[in-house]
Amino acid sequence: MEDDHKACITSLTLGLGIGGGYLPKKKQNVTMMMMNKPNKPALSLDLTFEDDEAYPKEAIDEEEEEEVGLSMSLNKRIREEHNYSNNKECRNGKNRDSSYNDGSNDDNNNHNNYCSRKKLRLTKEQSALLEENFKLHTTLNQAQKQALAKQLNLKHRQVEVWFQNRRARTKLKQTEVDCEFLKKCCERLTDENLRLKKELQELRAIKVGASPSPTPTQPLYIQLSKSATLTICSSCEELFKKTKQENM
DNA sequence: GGAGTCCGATGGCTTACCTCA
DNA sequence: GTTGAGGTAAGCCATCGGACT
Repeated sequence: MEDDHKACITSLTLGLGIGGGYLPKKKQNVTMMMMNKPNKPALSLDLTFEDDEAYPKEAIDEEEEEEVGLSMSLNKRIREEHNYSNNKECRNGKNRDSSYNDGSNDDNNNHNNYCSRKKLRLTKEQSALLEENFKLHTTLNQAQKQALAKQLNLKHRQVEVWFQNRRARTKLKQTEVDCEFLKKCCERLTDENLRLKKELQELRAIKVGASPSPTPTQPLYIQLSKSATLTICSSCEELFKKTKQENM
């Protein structure tokens, strides 16, 4: 009986592979293996019937939080160590594009003075064209960036940054959508879990009440299969069929 | 005018790729 | 031909901070 019960312990994990950090597509799988980092989902839901102690949730959460906390505090520490101050010093970017802040764009209503961090606001037309291009390609090559920059009367680096931010924010939005979806899944599965538990209890009650009781060697699924109105979920049904075949 | 949000910009980090000894 | 070191480019992430609501 105990074994039969254990066979019914159900756990469900939904994983969402988001936020694993950047890895170029080509080497993604290989690198993951080399780094010994399985593609750990950033968000996972775990539903179990009774065996929750096997996977203490707190342990996982603490691990995740520690990781995030470490990377965040490291960035801050580096910044503090180098005493970065936007007011005190001019940050000219990453020396990738020395022409970035050459001031040649000042007649474009942008007045890009990066030392005082005067913020560029893209015009509606510029934004629209960038959006249009983003729909076609979420990443651009050098030539495309140059061409678009020229077309928009912006710096190549500004187009690059816009695409970078756009990708990041699209990803964030998608994560939120996925998270919402998974929440709903979780709710549905919790309901289903509850329903199945109830059903199991009812079936147990029937079994206890039934006389004569089935032979103890008879597994529960065989006993249950005699129940004419039994409803089971598809995954249980698969398992049920498989086990039945194995026992034939 | 203070709080919240948006978004352009930045520095750090990682990886791929190339060159050269 | 192979290998390891060093340099560079490009992308992502976390964060900042000005502008706007």
